[in-house]
Amino acid sequence: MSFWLLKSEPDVFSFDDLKSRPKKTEPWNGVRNYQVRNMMRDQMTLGDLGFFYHSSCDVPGIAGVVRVVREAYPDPTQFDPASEYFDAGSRREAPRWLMVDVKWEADFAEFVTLEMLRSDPALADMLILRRGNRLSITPVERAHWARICRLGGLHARA
DNA sequence: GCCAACGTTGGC
DNA sequence: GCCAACGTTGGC
Repeated sequence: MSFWLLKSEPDVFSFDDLKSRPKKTEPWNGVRNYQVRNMMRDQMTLGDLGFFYHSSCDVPGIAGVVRVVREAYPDPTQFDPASEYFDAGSRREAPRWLMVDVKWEADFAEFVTLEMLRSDPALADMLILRRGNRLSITPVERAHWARICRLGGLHARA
């Protein structure tokens, strides 16, 4: 059981978009970074929880919590020439890119802004706050998880 | 295998 | 729109 932070640009796909999906579930496609792929493949397991983070927007921050409901499997967009995520170098018999399915788990009572994260000394060493961090998925320590849940007005969950 | 050039991310 | 950071590419 691990904790994660997943970034998404809300203009492209927001936390509310996830909630409005059938079964409130969506494949996390489009990952095209080997480190992130490896984390999904090797470390993400069914039932893991993640923060849904809005990036590249007016107020970056965490909107709520999602759960991993399907472990890593091939991302079909890599084989679709019409997709912006198409990868001509990936072969069907050896897919290069993977995705997991995530499901809405809980709303925060209060949106936890990046500013709130930065101003909390207990969160100072979070990966997401490190300069130059560009990974779209990062692991979150249990203590950080609990702290952020409290900031969001959500009771800490195991 | 080195490394410069280039592309992307994402906060500001 | 700027720019720091860092991954990827490709020439050698």
